[in-house]
Amino acid sequence: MIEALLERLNKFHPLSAALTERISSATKMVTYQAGDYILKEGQVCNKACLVIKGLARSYYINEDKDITSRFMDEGFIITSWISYYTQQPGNEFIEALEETTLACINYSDIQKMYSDFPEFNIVGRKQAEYGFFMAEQRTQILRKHTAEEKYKFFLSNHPTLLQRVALKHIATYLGMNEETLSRVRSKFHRKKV
Amino acid sequence: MIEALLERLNKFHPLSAALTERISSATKMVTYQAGDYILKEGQVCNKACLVIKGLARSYYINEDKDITSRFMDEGFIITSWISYYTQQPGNEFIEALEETTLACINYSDIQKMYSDFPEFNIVGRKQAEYGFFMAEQRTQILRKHTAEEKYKFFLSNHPTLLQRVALKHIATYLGMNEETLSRVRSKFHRKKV
DNA sequence: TCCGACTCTTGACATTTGTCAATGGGGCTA
DNA sequence: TAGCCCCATTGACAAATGTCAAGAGTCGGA
Repeated sequence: MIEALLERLNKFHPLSAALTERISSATKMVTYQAGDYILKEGQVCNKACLVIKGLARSYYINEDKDITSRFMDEGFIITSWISYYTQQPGNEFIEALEETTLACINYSDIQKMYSDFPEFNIVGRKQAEYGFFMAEQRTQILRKHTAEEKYKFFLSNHPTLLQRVALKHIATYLGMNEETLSRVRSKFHRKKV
Repeated sequence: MIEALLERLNKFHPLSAALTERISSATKMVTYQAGDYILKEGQVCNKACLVIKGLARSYYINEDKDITSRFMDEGFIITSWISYYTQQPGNEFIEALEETTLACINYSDIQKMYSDFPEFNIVGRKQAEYGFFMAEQRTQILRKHTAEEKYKFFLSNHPTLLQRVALKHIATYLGMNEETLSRVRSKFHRKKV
């Protein structure tokens, strides 16, 4: 299973044998059941994990409401970015939505790899650039004005998630409430027929 | 003026003398007048620039509407991230709002520095992480439901920008229209008195 | 100085979205 | 199977926001 992680990192930059060995020994495989917490609010996010199999969502609480911030399925990196970056307690929860297997490396191990293997910074840089790229895309969805535009954008960007995620979570991800999403969907699908 | 750039990068990671020299020779200072375009839609963003003095905004066109995506003032890095990262033509315009002086390095020079000076990847990684962090914050504003919440969030995050930016641009940045922002402001300021 | 362009504000009204409440269906367990 | 919980949908109504139009203020150029 670690092969999936190595392959992913290799795509960013070819890994030397020594670095490959180091990554392999630092990586811990963890499996969460649907409903388990991978991270809770108030904790420092001290790891970064590749999703090998399964699906998770991150969310935060704003005025008693649960707001979904990201969905992370196979091939995505799970981390609570603000907390990971600052190493301060964050406001995000991360929850497994399905049985989810992760390949995880500790923050401190990652930092040691950065200093012991300078080329690992290339991998880290490219991963951060990619994450930034995705964050920009998420932001563009939310500046769209109507609920229908947002839903269409979601459909085209995440065609498979619709089947796997509760609609109420998609609604908060898109910055609208559950009923509005439901109405958009029924209107939208009537149109198509 | 290049000192400001070197100081900024030094904060991410101490730069060797050789790297400092290389950065200095690769950096070009450019000054734009208010209203000038730093980048246009359809161009590949082939540079990254530190704002030494001034203010710029990036925006894109969505259904004939001009949507502001970021404001970049002193100390911020200007680049059209998606286009820079993919090296494909992007959909963003970047426009100087005031007379703006930039310290710019070409994409290809940056890539050469990554390979010639491995430790420069540390700088690049930290810069990308920081950019990611900022993007997450921008996204959280937009998931707030009411216009007033968004405006208050903007005020607390960007207290100085209000004086320097046209309100219509702040409105599109917050995903609302100009009139709504105007009403929120008059209601909000009445409350405070 | 005057004019025009632009920005911001305000009003009236239409549309969209949120809120609250009720309903039905699916899946789970006793 | 019955009962329960959770999810999604729908209706009625309230609240927020968008649209269109008008007008006041500012600034710069002719």
